[in-house]
Amino acid sequence: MATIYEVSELAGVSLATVSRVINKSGKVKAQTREKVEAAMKTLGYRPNSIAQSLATKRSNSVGVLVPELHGPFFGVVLSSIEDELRAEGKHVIITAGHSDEAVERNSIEFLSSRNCDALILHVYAVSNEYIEQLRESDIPVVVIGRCIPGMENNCISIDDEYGGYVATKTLLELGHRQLASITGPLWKNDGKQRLAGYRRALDEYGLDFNRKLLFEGSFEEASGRQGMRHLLQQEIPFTGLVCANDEMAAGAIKVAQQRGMTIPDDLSIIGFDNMFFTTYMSPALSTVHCPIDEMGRMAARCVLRDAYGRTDMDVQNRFEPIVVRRASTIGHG
Amino acid sequence: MATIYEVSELAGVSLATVSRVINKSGKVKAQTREKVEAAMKTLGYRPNSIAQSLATKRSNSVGVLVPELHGPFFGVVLSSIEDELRAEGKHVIITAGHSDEAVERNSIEFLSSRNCDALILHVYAVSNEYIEQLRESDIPVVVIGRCIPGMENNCISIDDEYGGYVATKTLLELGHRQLASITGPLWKNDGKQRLAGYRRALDEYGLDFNRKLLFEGSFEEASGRQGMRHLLQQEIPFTGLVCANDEMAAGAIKVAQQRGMTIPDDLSIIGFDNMFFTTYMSPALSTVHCPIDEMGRMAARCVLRDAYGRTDMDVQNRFEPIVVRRASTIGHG
DNA sequence: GATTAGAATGTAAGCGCTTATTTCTTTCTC
DNA sequence: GAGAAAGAAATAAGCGCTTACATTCTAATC
Repeated sequence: MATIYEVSELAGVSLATVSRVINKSGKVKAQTREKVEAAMKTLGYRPNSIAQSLATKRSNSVGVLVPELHGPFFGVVLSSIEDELRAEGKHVIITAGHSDEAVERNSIEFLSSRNCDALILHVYAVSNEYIEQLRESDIPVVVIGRCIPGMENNCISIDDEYGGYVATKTLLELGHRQLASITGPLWKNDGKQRLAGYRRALDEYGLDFNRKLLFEGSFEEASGRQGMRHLLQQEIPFTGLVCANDEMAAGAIKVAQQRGMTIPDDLSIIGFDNMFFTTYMSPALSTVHCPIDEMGRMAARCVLRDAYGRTDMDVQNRFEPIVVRRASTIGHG
Repeated sequence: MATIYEVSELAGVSLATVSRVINKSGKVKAQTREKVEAAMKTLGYRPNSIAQSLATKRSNSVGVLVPELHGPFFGVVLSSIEDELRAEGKHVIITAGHSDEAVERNSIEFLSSRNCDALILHVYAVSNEYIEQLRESDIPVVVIGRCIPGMENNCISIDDEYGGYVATKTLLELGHRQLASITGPLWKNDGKQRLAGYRRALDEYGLDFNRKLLFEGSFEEASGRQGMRHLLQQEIPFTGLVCANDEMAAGAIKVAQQRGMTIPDDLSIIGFDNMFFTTYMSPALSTVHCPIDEMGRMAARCVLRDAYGRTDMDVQNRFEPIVVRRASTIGHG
């Protein structure tokens, strides 16, 4: 690979001039610029981004940490992040945190030692304090899926409590009065919030919260199946089921159908997230839409603003979930 | 951030010695090593990977180009790639090619200018020649999902023709004789090959290939729906449908069910890929399993071998798809 | 105790670029 | 056409690290 030095020699100018034409910084006569460009072309020159980074102290890379790379969720946030950042010539380094504190910390370490200009974190296990500390250290951080007090402008989140609330309310408005729920892990913030919303809606309708009709799942499909089995075993009738995400709803439906139940006639089910596959299901799943692609995009803009001085970026930090009614829910009574 | 210089000063040794303890290269007395480590600790020193890269001409980053970041497919290959590479301290830079030649080339350019030590490419539009040329240029390349003659050792692929063949044969063995197919885009290699397998199976059973019972889809769910509508419109009876991927199968099932058909009683359907959501469907989709996580892992190992001299890596280049029978297929006649 | 091989450490020259500073050219004014 | 001001290009000092080579220690040998 040719270096800037060879280019300068061939063009008969100094290093500095070549650098100026590369970066379009400073004044350079049209005539010399052409000479330089010609030289670059004949040499097939491309700037060495590592050397640029060392000299400018900017790596033009942003580190992204998500819980998992596979799975339907994170692909879409990554997708919009990459999209937005790539358009500005930045690149994306990805890592997975697996919702485990040690792994999450390790990943963050890894990304910082890679000289990322900024970090986009979607983490579960690591504490707010750790993140605040990280931020104070030096590097711009934006957090997805969590709203840290005092860092509101660097957090992109959705109102999970409200989501749980409207999901539940949807069933209540359809006339259901006996509800069950399969929640996410209650140590995870979103799991907890969605449940809080569920309970608020019940309260609002003056309904008792029956702990027996609650199952704490893991956000995975298998736990949806397990949850459904558990709920049916209680032998307490219920006509509506609120699941804290779509995968668990899929699992729950599977089990219900295996037991000979018809959805939605025997049981109305609503999920959460509005993953792409919800429309592939039979019946198509009613759910709560989360604009995760938009959230990814906003995270990217946050970075552009905080790490690359793009003050013109306007970013929306808080999102509101909305119900999407499909075939898995039906009126009752 | 402290530099190596400050460490050397605090420890009272030279730069070179510090560098030696960082890289565990060369001899250094236990006693001095401890001094240096202590100094690093009190300064919170972490090597600047950019500077290291510049000096060693290794960025320890590998570029990955996939068609899309969202969608169920590429998440899982990325996941295993990241996993494997991360364990070796390498990081992964991702880009999307969107199955468009210009975008794919642009992404490759982007990644090379980022000084990636190697490239993992899952591309559709770019030609074999382009890739060969790239490879000759300098940088190790591994290709996923395509087998380029002369580059077999750097390609990780699956036998799509065979996959199409066994999928079709599965229906034939179940007694179906009137088959239809929704293919992938025929300009894409996998789309073409899967169709070839379909035709071979028909041949083997002495069945005519009826062009009217073929619909060229796009691998997207919508085109599965569209395909199903098209096929039904032909008013030629068929009892089995082979879809070139699971998403289109999902779309096809949706339409069939909307038209009042029962799957599998009225129509047996088989998909391709064995994406996670196929078990969420009702009925669960029969399909052809592709070990894409394994393929990702192998691609990573290829890189470790070719770019980082890990000669101990054994990699499997070619994979064989296998049929997974679930509820969407049933015997006929 | 002089000699010497080997181990341990230090010196300094890069890696390929940016950029503040300096030097050289133009251009313009009167 | 002299002199000032502005514009263009060159010089050189880093950025933080690695590593070939040189130097100095250490300890073993006679």
